[in-house]
Amino acid sequence: MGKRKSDDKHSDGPVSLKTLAAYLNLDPTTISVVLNEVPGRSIPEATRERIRKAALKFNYQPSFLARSLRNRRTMTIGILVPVLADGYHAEVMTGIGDRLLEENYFYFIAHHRHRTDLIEQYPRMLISRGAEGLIAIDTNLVHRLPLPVVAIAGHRRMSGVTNVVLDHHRAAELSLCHLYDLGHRTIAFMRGQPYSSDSDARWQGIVQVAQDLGLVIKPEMTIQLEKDLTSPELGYPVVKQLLAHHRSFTAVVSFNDVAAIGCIRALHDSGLRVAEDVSVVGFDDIKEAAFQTPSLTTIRQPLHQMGELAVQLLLQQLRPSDAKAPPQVAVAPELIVRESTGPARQRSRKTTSSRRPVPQRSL
Amino acid sequence: MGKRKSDDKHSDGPVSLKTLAAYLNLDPTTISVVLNEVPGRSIPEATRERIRKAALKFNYQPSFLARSLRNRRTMTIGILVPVLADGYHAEVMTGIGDRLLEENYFYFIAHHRHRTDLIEQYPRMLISRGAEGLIAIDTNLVHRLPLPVVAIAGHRRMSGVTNVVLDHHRAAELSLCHLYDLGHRTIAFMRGQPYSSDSDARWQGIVQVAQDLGLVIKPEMTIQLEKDLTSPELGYPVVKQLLAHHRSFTAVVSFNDVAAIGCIRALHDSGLRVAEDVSVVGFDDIKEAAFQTPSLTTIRQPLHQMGELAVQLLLQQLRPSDAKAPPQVAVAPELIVRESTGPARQRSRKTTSSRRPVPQRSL
DNA sequence: GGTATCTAGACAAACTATTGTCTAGATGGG
DNA sequence: CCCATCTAGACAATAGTTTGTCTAGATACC
Repeated sequence: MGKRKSDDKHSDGPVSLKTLAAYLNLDPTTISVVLNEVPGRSIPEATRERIRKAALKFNYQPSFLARSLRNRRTMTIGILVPVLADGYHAEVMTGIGDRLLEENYFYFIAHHRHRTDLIEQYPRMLISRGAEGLIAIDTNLVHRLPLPVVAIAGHRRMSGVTNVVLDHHRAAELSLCHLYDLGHRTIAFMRGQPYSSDSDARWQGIVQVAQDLGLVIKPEMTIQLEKDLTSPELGYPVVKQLLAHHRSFTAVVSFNDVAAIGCIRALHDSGLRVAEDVSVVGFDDIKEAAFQTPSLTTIRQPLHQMGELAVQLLLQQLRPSDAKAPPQVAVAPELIVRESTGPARQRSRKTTSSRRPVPQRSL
Repeated sequence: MGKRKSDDKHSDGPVSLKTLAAYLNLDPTTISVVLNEVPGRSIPEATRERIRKAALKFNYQPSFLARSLRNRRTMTIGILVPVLADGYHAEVMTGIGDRLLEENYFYFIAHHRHRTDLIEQYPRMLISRGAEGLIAIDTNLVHRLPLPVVAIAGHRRMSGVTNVVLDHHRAAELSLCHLYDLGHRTIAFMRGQPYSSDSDARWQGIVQVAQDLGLVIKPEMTIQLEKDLTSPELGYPVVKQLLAHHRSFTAVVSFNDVAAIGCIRALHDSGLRVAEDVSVVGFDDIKEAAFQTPSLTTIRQPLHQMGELAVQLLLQQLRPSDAKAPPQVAVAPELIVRESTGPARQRSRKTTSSRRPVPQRSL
């Protein structure tokens, strides 16, 4: 199409404004002004057209580096996450990524594996790389950071940090009332790992709702997760061990779906039928939950939506707006009933049909 | 500790070389030279110490932007991936991320959802952002790119691109010989989605090995996956539909573990017992495979290792080295036998014990 | 015709860090 | 004492872009 032979090959790397300027016999300024459509500059349409044509022809792409340096805008945010390969985190990241790319932002991801030194180091690295804001997923930030931060599943209140959290009290209501209504009175519980940022809030929710319902949480039937695993192995040995000592419970409230899958396997391997003998409730509703055998009754977190929400909250702070970021935004959980829960065995049917106490915040 | 009152608060954002220079009454050059330990410059140790102290005190972090602009090194690579929330991709990304952070590189991730416009657009965006190299996971690149690329599960040979692939012939041998030895002769197969870059190679492996073993691949028992899903839903309806018409097969070779999980669920819902009635072999060995009920017999891909390998190959190209990048590097699959496979029902036992034909490349 | 206004751009500075070159003063040798 | 060398840094240029200011020439007005 072009008139020159060397049209296709500009093998000397990407063209700069300067190159283009030399070619057009214009000042780089003029070109920048035209391509960015800066208002209030008088450049005749003929020249504008000439510039646009040349830019297209040479496939001119402004250097993000130079532009960012000059404008102090990088259109980049940093994401802090414990691990990449995990249903929960991946789903949240997808929400974040979808929304971010939509808004012409890019992101750096750093995964810290719960190592405190990395949790401290990575934010600094992300910042020095030009991140304008940070989204921390399931990560307990220690220091106050000099830029806007949104923490998903963050519970510590810090100035400049917006926490996106699930309503854990409501979540506990949903799972415990479901079990209560099915007649379960002796229930085993799982507490999340100490470093998992939802662990405490989720446990508090359970403790409160259990009390409201008159359910007793027995310490010997409470499993404290410790291992840093994203596979069902997380829940397998601990439930196996629990079963070695106690068999009187009729239901297990698992910390998350992954652990619930391991739990189900452990029950199965111990000769117990899930749902018939022991009901299992998960948490998160990861993709796999619906296709387990038996499929998992669980508390759904709107993970994708939480990711999107985090982006929205962060960008809102990045834009020169008057609205201050709220310290916390809560999203609602949802009970998904599937096959892993059923009526409690052994205990009298009467209990089942008895009206349950009304929790403080009604169902 | 410090002598000044304003020690802790340098609220005016990160300090630049210039600020530091003003504070020290030195030229920025001198500071840069000292902090980077540029050889061949005569700066007395006393001054050097003074500079290092001040840098520490003000927590000076060189601007990556400015540095990258000047040095034409960004220490950043771009990752192209179809989706974030998927066991296979996440595991590979973890391998990549681990290795990259170890090497002081950061990465941009862009997920394209198999949309061809994005597959074309994202590489450009990543490049203009300063990515020095690209790793494409399960992504069919169309154009030749002006920078080093490593494609994981890439099969098209392109100059400048190194493909990291699984030995799919070997993989087919492992799964088919396993089934053959268990007496399976009538087997249903699943072909991956056309856009999944491993689909063809994996299918070719199966076709060849089946032929060597004298197994017939019946078109009516071949499922062609179409849907773009990362959940077991991928394998559920298609197997359900297959079962509506044919029930004579004794085994299913699934395209991947996720589809296998859906397949198992479909068999279960159709009243068939997995392993006893129908054996199922998966592919990938994602984290969940071991904890399904029944646990999944599958072909393990060394996903984490493939990610690490990709980084290694890419960085090798980035470093000014003499070694040219190979066009392809193959990694070995591994058969993991679990509960989802068992001896074939109905057909004569005799077949089972009969010696199977030796495939071209021996087991 | 002379002054005011407008047009079409050029010019310089800034963002931050790095590299190559240069100089003022100090030291050393003969 | 004078020239050569060395020391300790400064200075300028560069990377690629954007923004604010300025000017030469053209046009308009009275």
